[in-house]
Amino acid sequence: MAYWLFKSEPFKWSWEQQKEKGDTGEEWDGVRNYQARNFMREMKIGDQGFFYHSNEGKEVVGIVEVCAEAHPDSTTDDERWECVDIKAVADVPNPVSLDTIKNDPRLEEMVLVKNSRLSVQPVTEEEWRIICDLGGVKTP
DNA sequence: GCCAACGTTGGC
DNA sequence: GCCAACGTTGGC
Repeated sequence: MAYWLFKSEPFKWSWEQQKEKGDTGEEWDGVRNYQARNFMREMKIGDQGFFYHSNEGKEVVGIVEVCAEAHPDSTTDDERWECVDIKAVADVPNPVSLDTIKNDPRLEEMVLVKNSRLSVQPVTEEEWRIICDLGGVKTP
């Protein structure tokens, strides 16, 4: 099981919109970055991810799950770009802000801190646990 | 709204 | 294959 972080500007695609899609999920399309695409290719069904609001909010607001592995991005004819489908799983009761993450020495190595521009990122199991803890997410 | 950091493009 | 110019992202 791997962990990821999906970043989106709420104006473009928000957590609320993601939740409306329910269990069907929705394509995480529009990614035009090789690094991000490569991470999506590594994803497996059932992988968990954080949903992060950039620009507005700048906080982890939800938990998502990969429900379809990488396939061609339907928003372009360009064969280079692929995407996965993700579905909303749970809210983060206490959204974890970028500020909180930056101020926690245990999280200073996070990609979110070191390479803030990457829109799809890997998250380590330890980082996952810490952020779930900070956010009040109940983990089994 | 500004600007730093990063990625991509294209001329050589 | 290098690097300058340009475009985009995202924090502030």
